[in-house]
Amino acid sequence: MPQLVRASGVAIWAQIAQALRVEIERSMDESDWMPAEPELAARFGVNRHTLRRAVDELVAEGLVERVHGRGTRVLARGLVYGIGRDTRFTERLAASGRTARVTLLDRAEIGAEGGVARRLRVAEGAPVLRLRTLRGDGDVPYAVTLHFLTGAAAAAARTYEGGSLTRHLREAAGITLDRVESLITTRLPLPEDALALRMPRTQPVLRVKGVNACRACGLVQEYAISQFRGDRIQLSVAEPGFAAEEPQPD
Amino acid sequence: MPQLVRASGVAIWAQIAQALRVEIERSMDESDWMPAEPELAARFGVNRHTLRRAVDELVAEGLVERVHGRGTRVLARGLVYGIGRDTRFTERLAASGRTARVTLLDRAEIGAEGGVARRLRVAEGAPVLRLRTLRGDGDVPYAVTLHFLTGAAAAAARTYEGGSLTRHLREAAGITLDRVESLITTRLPLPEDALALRMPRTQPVLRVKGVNACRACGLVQEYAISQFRGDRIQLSVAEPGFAAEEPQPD
DNA sequence: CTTGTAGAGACGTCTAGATGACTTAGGTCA
DNA sequence: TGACCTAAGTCATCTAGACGTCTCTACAAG
Repeated sequence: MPQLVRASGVAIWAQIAQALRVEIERSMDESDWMPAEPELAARFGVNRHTLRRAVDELVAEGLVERVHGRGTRVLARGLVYGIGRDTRFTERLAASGRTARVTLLDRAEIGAEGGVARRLRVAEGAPVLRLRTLRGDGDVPYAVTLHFLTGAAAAAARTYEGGSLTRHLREAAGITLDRVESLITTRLPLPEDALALRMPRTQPVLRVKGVNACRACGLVQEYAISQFRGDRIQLSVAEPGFAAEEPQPD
Repeated sequence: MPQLVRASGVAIWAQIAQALRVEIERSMDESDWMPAEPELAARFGVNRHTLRRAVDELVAEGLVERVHGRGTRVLARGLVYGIGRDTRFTERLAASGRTARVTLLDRAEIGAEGGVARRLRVAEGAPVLRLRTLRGDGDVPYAVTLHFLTGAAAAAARTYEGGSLTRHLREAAGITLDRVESLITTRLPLPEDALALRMPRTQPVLRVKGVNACRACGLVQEYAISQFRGDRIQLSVAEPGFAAEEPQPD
């Protein structure tokens, strides 16, 4: 264990945070539980408040996650999410050997407004199906998405209950959607989205607004607003012929 | 002042944070100084630690900024959306020439390491030219970029002094670079980047890692890491035939 | 007029202790 | 067997106090 140096210009908590980073990197795996706070405080010879200040830092960095009543867990590192014509999140993730999971959080019939109406090319107030889904790798959530659907895609999505939305639309109605445009921004998450993603509200999300059109008819039938955990996802925009990369730390 | 309710399921610090948000919104302006921590703690009848926990929240939201030895200051609001009209990738804006301004901050000859070497397809330690540039619309900075160049592009960039890098490479050496892949992440900015962008360190930046290859020869000759102000920039990824949108608030 | 220093005021860090809330495991009881 | 309950373990919050570091101002010294 590195020696802590007081009055060195570097706060004790910062030194502890660095020591913990190294330790996690060297000898811990995803979803491992860290030692309890009192134990770590004793090991470093500091007050529990000081130790918590160090762990606060790791939480803010997205390296670990606190779970009330259970402990502090090491989080998985990022993965690359490609943006291109095909937007089959579930199938792509499954192909990379991970266990993609899509959960339907909410379904509602609403009237299209503003940006939704404009992007779907429908009138203000026109009926639109809204789905809210949570996407994750096993138990680790990566993204929450609001889907706004119209036309045949909306009709087909009424029987959607979870899993791959792409597959459901294809099997239920023979519809294939292609990504037409993506707008990417970043921001700090809304409380409800931070909760669903089980992430700190201080860590930014990537916000991707995607317009998807039916391949056969060319009509825009889905507008999706996804919030990706910025610390776990890299979006990849690749030209054909160049493979998307593996996640990299820098 | 709102009454604080203990044991209500909402932490005291959260209630104080909300009270401060309202107060800032109603009666404070940009760059106003907040009352000092001991004074606020006394006003709310809580310990200074609890008060600080509340202010931590506002700092994380980018609403205020602490200055050691001076106080806590209210930050500018309001220019979050709809600032940049053209939000395509940097070279497109620079190529359009309009109000885009590119300033050369730094130039250095370095040895390629890790991700830089891998993406440029050169050996570890191979000589690479590194440029650091600041891009802005008039006086308003919106991105800071690290360029890593090799081959003919590096040779041509040795005489670059500012302005459009794309144009310089074309006019000095007849080189045209095409974007091959972009990796997009988000994070909180490094202190040096926040300084250059004149933004708070609590607001996220969009980090775009771009691999650019020479159109004529197909060789990768530039790797660029750009940090865009997340609150001023939307990235657009569009299929041919669909025009990029104007920035939208939702 | 310039320089230097002391002090006040502000945020930053650390310690110490107490209590509350949540989760899990294991035992009790029907 | 199954439901319930209790206890232990863990993170969350709050209080109290002390000292460090940084910035600015005022005033004294040169």
